[in-house]
Amino acid sequence: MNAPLTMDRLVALARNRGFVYPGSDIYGGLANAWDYGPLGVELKNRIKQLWWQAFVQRSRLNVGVDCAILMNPRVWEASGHVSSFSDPLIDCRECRSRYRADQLIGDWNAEHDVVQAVDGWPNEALEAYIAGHEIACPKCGARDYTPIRHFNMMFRTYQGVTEDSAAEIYLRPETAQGIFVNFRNVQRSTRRKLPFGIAQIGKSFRNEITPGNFIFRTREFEQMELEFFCQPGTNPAWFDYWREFCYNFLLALGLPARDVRFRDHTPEELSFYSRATTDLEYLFPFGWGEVWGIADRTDYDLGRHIEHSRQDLSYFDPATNEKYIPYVVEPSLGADRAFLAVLAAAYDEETLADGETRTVLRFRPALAPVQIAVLPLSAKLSDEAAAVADLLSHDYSVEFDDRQAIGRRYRRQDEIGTPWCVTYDFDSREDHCVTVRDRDTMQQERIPIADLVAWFTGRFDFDMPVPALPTAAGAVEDGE
RNA sequence: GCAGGUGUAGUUCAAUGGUAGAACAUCAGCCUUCCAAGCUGACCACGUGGGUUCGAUUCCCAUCACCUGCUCCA
Repeated sequence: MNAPLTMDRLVALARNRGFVYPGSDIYGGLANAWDYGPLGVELKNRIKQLWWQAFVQRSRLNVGVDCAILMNPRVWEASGHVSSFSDPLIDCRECRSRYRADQLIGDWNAEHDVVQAVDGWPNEALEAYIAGHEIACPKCGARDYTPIRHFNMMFRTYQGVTEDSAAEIYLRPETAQGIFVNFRNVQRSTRRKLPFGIAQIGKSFRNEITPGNFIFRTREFEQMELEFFCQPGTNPAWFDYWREFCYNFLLALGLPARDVRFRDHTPEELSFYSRATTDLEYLFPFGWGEVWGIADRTDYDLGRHIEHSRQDLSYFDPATNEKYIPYVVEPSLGADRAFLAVLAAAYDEETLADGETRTVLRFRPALAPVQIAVLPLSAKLSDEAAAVADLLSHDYSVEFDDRQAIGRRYRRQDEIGTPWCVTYDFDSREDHCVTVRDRDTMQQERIPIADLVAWFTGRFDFDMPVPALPTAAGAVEDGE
């Protein structure tokens, strides 16, 4: 192997080849905003399609929705985002360090063996506590703080023409709530019995204090979420099921098993609503980072919406004649993070026999933005080669390129991860065959043009092992 | 938001108080015809705004943007 991949090189390749550009580029950019280019949108779309295929089309358990980004602000009160999706920030006037007030107190308490939870305290109480206990700045020792300011991570905007608080609404910070508020609609209109899931792909917005690492953490991002509703008590079995399902999906995307790991949240770091959470992490060039969060949310979300909307969102189970609030298992994946992981995993710099290095993106064929490149050996063969490209472009995304030397064109295709190059040469006129070059081995195979379509059939398929359905506790209804 | 750093072709780097040069890349032509070949040519840059100066890409100030770190990450 060569030197480890750095983010710099990955970003450079992404820009250079048209996967991802800096947002608002000609105006000097906008921090941490990125635009997907021609190849990037293909790759991202394929990831999303494969996810949809695995979680919705091929699954008898799940259905899909596509909900509005703008929602009634009461949704975010119910979900807890208005009150707890914000942090009480406090600055030391002396050394200008910034802290979360509750953490500052928590650390001080731990150090002085004081047991005192301050979660949910109002600002005044936090400020009073800090002042009363003479908690000093851990960095410089000063006790001169600014007042607490709240930083809510939801983007705010106004609906309608007046900018008063009555018209203030939020851009959704997660796609999940659109699913929860539609639980009853979907359950009724599709006549679903539990267990079943509702999937959604869509943009979410969070005003992160510290975005960074290319497209890993941005303020606008795309989520692929499943909310899986099940009978209370069956949730641990379903949690395990989706855990394994998601892991299999990541490996099927081409992430090597050695670079993927589970990380269970410790009790302290668990969100207040969650019984258990596991992250699936990938070893990015900058270190391990969360790609997928799988959370057992119990009945928290539906319960909150029942409380706030005063609508009955409980489920009547005809099998047991019981009425209950479904429990929810939520596997939630970042599309942009999946994209970054796939790109990083595919990136390879290979040293050839002649000492030259070759940059190759070793995408799984099902993910490759360009599936087949058709290249005439010489520009004199362009017309005949173009006919071959037309033949294939009916079924595949094909790039035709007749410029410059053939070797250079192969390398260009390697660098964007095209799995196969079809080359029309001077013999092709006589024998009506072309060569098919394999991206990874660089080996060529001579194939009759008439057999080309058949030769490619099945080579772009996507397969992943699906775990056995949980059988415990009557978890699965068969024969849907 | 704070601290530090950086701004010159698409990229990586030069030089200079008298408005910039190369390599690679890109494009075109010739040649070649299976793995980034060669030759010729073309295109393309001093982030923005002030100040000092006869003259600023160069010095000063401001601003903007980006990078790194910290706080944060449902």
